Amino acid sequence: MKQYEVPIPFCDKCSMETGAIFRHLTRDEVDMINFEKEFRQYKRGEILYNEGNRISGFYCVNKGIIKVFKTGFDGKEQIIRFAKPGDIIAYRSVLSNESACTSAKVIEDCQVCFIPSEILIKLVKTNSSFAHELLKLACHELGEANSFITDIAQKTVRERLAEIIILLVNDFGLDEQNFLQISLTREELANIVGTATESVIRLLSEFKSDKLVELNGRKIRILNKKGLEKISNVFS
Amino acid sequence: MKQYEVPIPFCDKCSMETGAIFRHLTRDEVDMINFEKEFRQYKRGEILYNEGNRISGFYCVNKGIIKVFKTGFDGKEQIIRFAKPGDIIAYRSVLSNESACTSAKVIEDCQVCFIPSEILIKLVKTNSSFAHELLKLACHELGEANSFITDIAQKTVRERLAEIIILLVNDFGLDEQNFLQISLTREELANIVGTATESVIRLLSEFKSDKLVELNGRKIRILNKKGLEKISNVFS
DNA sequence: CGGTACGTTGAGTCATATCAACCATAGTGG
DNA sequence: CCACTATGGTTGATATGACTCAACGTACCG
Repeated sequence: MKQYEVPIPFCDKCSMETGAIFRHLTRDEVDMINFEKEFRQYKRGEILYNEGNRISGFYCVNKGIIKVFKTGFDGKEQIIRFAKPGDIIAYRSVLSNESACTSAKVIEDCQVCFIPSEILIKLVKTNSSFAHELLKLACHELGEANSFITDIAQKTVRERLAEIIILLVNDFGLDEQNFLQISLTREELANIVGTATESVIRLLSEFKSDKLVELNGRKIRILNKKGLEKISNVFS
Repeated sequence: MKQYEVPIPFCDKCSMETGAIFRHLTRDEVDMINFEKEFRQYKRGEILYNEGNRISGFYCVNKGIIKVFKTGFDGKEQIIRFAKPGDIIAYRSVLSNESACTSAKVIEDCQVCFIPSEILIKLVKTNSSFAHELLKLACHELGEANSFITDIAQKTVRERLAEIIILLVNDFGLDEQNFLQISLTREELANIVGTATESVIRLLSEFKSDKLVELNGRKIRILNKKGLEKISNVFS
C-alpha cells in the first residue's frame, strides 16, 4: 500500500517561505491545513485541472513546475503563467466561485498539496491578514496581466520573445553556466509569446547569430542579458 | 463658496447597488465612508491619476465613464477597462501597495467619491465578508484579463473589434434605437482592440457594408448582434 | 525498426501597420 | 466675422512582419 516514495511534506515549509501566502497563518491554521490537505504527485504532461472544471480546492506547489494556460478558439494554448514551488494555483476560481478559466499541466514533474475550497474560504473569513495577503497576490497578478496585455497589443513578436526570456530568467534563474533553469519546447515558448512556433525558432536563431543566446536543444544559455533587455524595451 | 451645483451623494446608493462591493458593509461602515470620503467632479479629458503615481485612495464612480489605460513603450495607450457608476478603480494599487500601473482619464463627465486608502485597508481587516467580496472582484477581473490576453494573442483584429463591440454592448447597453450607450473616438476603439486607428476605421466601414452596424459619427448603431458574435468567435 | 513528437528551413501569402494627403468640425482670438 | 489651429475621421498606396503550408531532419521510445 505504499504508494509514494517521498514522505508527505508538512506545510510548515510553505508557511515559512518568504513570498508564500501562508506565512501569515497561525500555528493552528497550518496544522489544520496539514490535516485536511491531500498530497499529490504528477509527471510531465499530466493535467491538474481543465478549463471549465468546477474546482473543489486549490493547489500549493511543493516541487516542480506547472503551466497555467487557456485554450483559444482554435485549440491553441495561451500560457498565462507558470507556477513553481511556493506558488498557489486555482485559487482564482475558488475565490471568485467561477469554474476554472484555465487549465494546468505539468512542465516538470511535481509534488503539490491539494487544499479543499472550504479551508481557503474559512481562512479568508477568520484571518484578515491572510485575506489581505491574498488580495495583495491577486492584485499583483492583475497588474502583471495588465502589462502583458499592453505588451501583446503593442510590441512586435521579436520584442515580446526577448521580454519573455528576461522574465523567465528572473523567475527561474540561471545555473552556473548561465543556462535558463526552465526548459520549454519551442511551441510552449510560442504559446507564451503569442506567436507561431516557426517564428520563435527563427527569432531564437537570430538571437543566436547576434550572440545574445546560445542554443542547445531546449536549453537556452544567456550570453547577453542587457542586449535582450534592449530589444525587449522593458525599461522606458 | 458654493463650489458644486450638485449635492454630494451619500454612499448609501452605492452600498445598495447589486454588484457593488459595498453591499456587505454595515450601517456604521457606510457612515464612516460617508464621513471620510471626498466628493469630486471631472470633465471629459481630465485625469484622475497617472501611471506611476503613488495612490492615496481609491475611487468609486457615481456618474460618468472613466477609461483605465496603460501607456506603452511608444506612448500609445492600451485601454484595460472602463469604469461606470458602481465600479471602483485604483483599488488594485491600494491593496497591492504598489504604485499605479495604469492611468485613469474621463470619457464622459463624471462624479466620483475618493476614499482614502486607510479606510479600505481597515475594512479589509475588520469585515471579512467585504474582504471576500473584494477578492471575488479581483479574481473575477483576473479571469477577464486572462481571456483578453488569449484573445489579443490569438484572434485577428477583425475578430477582436467585433468582440469589443459586443462587450461594450453588454457593459453599456443600447438605447431605444439600438445605439451603443458609450461614445468613443476611433482612436480609443483602436486602443482597446490593440490596433491602428486606420484599421478600426476600415473594419468599421466593412461592418457597415455588411449591414452589421450603422455609423453616425461616434454613434454606433447595432443592426446585427448575432452577426458580430459570429465574427468574434465568442462562443465555442 | 517504425512511430511519434519536436525542431528546422524555405517559399509564398496576407493581414495589418505605416505614411501621406485630405476633409470636416469646432473652438479661438484678433 | 473670418482666418487659424487643433482634433478627429477618412481614404489610398505601399511596405512588411508574421503566419501558413510543406518538406525534411532529428531523436527518442517501445
